[in-house]
Amino acid sequence: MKHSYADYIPALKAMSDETRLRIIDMLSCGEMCACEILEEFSISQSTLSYHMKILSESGLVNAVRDGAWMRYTLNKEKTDELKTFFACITSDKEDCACKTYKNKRSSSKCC
Amino acid sequence: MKHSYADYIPALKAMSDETRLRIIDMLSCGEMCACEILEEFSISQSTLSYHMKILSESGLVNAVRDGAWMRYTLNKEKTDELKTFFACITSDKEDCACKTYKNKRSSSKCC
DNA sequence: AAATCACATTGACAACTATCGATATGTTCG
DNA sequence: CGAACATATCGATAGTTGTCAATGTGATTT
Repeated sequence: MKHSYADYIPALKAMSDETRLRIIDMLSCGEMCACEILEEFSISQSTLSYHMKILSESGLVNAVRDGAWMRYTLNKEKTDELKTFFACITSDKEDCACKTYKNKRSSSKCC
Repeated sequence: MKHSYADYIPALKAMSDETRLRIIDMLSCGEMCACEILEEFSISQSTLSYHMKILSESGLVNAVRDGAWMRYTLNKEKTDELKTFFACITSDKEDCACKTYKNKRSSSKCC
């Protein structure tokens, strides 16, 4: 399975911020709306909106408008995809790019 | 198991860059030295050194000096830890902070 | 000891990020 | 319709990031 590293960068960037990580955790048990999330932080409403946009655009979080509210849920497909990707790049595998380096290495000494 | 979100930020930040993601993938099949890694990129030596420092300090990568060379390997303990953390914050769980929000919600309407 | 090789550090800089207050947009309710 | 509420966008700003060339440091070789 071919994956492009760049495809995962937005989700990984989205996860590399403590506020957003906490939001992901909050959403792991179910749906929450923006104002509920906001209550748990001491950040401004505009800042939360900024973070929610990053989370939505990364695909990690589904955003659905419900009247005046926004309802957020975790996108399990995306988190599973990310899990798979992470498992893939951190484990030895047959079709891995690094096999090329290994072959190179076996035929010539390091550096 | 209590986890502090902040503990995982350095590793997640380290992973949210395409160059570093490729390096992690390269190391997933085994050890490589800096000059070998450098060959696969069109970046300067100082830039690679900068990235390797971020990867080492995040704990994702072990750096060992071997004479004039630096030998890098993936830290499987750390990647496993990150896998566990990721699984944890993306799945429903008993001791989760979001249970609090749920309780709040069930006793009062949203917002 | 001097030259060379492998890697790290520094200083500079452009690009990006997180944050806020202010303001705009869209929704609901009286 | 107009007020109040929920969220988004804008402009400003301080801090962070990725990059390079130049230089420093430590190891190896001659």
